[in-house]
Amino acid sequence: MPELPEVETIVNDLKTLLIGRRITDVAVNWEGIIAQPSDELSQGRPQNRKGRLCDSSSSVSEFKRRIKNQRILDIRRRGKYIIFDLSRGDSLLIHLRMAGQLLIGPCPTKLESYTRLILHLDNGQQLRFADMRKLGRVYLVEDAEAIVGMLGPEPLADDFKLEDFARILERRRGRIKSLLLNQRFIAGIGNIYANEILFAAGIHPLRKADTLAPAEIEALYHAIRRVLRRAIAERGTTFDGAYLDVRGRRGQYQESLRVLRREGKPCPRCGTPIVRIALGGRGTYFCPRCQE
DNA sequence: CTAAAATCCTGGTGGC
DNA sequence: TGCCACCAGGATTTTA
Repeated sequence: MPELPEVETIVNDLKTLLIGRRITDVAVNWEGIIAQPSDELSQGRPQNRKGRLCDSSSSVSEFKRRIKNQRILDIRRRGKYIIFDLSRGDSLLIHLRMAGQLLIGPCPTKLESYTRLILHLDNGQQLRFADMRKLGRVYLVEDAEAIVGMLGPEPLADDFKLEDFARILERRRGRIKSLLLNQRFIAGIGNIYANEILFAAGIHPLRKADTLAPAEIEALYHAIRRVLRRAIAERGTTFDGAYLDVRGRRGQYQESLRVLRREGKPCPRCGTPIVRIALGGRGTYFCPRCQE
């Protein structure tokens, strides 16, 4: 499941491969991959997805028309979004969600039928967006901030200091794990790294944010940065082949996981069996002795 | 305000 | 062997 470290790895690879390339053509194999302007950002108005059938074809042709012949000026990451800045000043954003994969080069046969979007490039290469579960989306917008503007701070930014973390934590009273998963609170952390970060910090996932002592806030801040940096160095976490980089290679951080999907196995620090609970429908793993 | 459930999705798995 | 419930979880929206 691509989170910050996986998306960072993808973006770094794409940069060396695609910056300066011109998009010569677009193939949309499944129209739902293209986010409608009202899909996100809509303030409360319920959108029925079936209702888009009436105007989806025009949106798709509009999408193709706008993107064709644009050059890729830059590729960057914001939270879990991949942002392509294009030559006419607009941006293409890709969110992989649960199962999305970006691939350059030969397509593994397994992914062929799941390819939802193909960008053809002026050097003959293709960038393919495969997504078995159809949860991923692409956005073509005048200003990327329209999509990523509501995200919380980047945890690895140089100017994201302990004081900044302590400040956004003020007056937050929810459970700390839910907060780490909230992209408006802090950007880029998903279920894998939320579990590992809380273990590294020695904090119980159900702790309320406003009960954290200053020393715990500091431990959490450093755990966030340490775990994410290490995971980037390991090129992300691959479970069941779910995440692969743009060349189809696996990450290595699964070897470093301490609690995730280790229910009943001994805590690597104290030997107590790891406990699994459900929090908001998500698997939540922790050591009942090391995390209080 | 927080929190849980529903929604979108499909492949894999375990029970019967 | 087949059928079914359920799990995996990112993000948003709805409901309590």
